[in-house]
Amino acid sequence: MNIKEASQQTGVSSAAIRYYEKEGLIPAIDRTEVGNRDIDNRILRRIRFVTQMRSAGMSIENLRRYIQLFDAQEDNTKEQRALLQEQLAVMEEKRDDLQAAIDHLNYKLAHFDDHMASTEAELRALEAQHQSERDS
Amino acid sequence: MNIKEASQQTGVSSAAIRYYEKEGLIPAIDRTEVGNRDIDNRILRRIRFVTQMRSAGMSIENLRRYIQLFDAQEDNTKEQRALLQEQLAVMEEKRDDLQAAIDHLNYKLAHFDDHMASTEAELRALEAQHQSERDS
DNA sequence: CCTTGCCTTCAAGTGAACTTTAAGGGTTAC
DNA sequence: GTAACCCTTAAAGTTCACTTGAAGGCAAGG
Repeated sequence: MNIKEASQQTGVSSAAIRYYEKEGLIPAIDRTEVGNRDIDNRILRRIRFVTQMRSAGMSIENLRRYIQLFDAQEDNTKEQRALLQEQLAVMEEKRDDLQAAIDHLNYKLAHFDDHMASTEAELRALEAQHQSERDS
Repeated sequence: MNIKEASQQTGVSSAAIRYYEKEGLIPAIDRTEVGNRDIDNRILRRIRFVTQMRSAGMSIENLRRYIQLFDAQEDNTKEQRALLQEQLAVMEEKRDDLQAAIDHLNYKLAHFDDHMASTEAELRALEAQHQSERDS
């Protein structure tokens, strides 16, 4: 499959696929006899994985470190494990922030039809709610 | 409280606080007689809220739209409700991507001490797992 | 043979979200 | 009075993650 088709299948631009390859986020792609990229399902899966992680907010730099670790043939060291755990902690915090924001929005939507003069009262109520969740 | 103290309390730089005010992400801040910002707890809460949403991946632009809606004194329209729901959908997708990535990492960590030549086998296993979650 | 449409590399450009710099003002401490 | 810190605005600079442009190659169609 050429890069155009890969782009259509993944929703990632051709230029971005080339960029991801250059940055080491996806493996080096095989070439045809004339030098064009020939993309297989393995690469497609990798592109989708990168998209997912990027959408989840992981930086290119951290993603590269993570993927190099994941691809490593050598023995896994304590250092590598620490990197994974560090990434995990960052992502869990992000997820929790996101969940809090989602709660916020859901609360707003639930009370959307009420007349509500006081935005501040709502904010305080939500904060109290999140606080008590954290306390428990 | 002056901007420096607010910066220390929130972990947001003074320049970023000014930027957020200029962009309408936090309300206009009261000034002292000489024109310096005088930041109260209400503003502090707003700064923390912005930080949380930004960390969760919401853009300045969407955050501004959301906050203006939230602060609106006027009647809430269908359009406003639609905006909230749109934001909610974006954030839920982000959260789910994040959760999938966290699962990925946890799987990797759980199998860290195993010898594992095949990274690809892992990727396939995870994808199958997520697929079955989606199917269920 | 030349246009269309794919591809290539490399370099420069872009938009978002800040950060840094410049130029200046007010208040307290020596 | 001048140095040390705080503050102000406006504008320019920086970083990230791409996007766009330039210049060219290969293959099919009219």
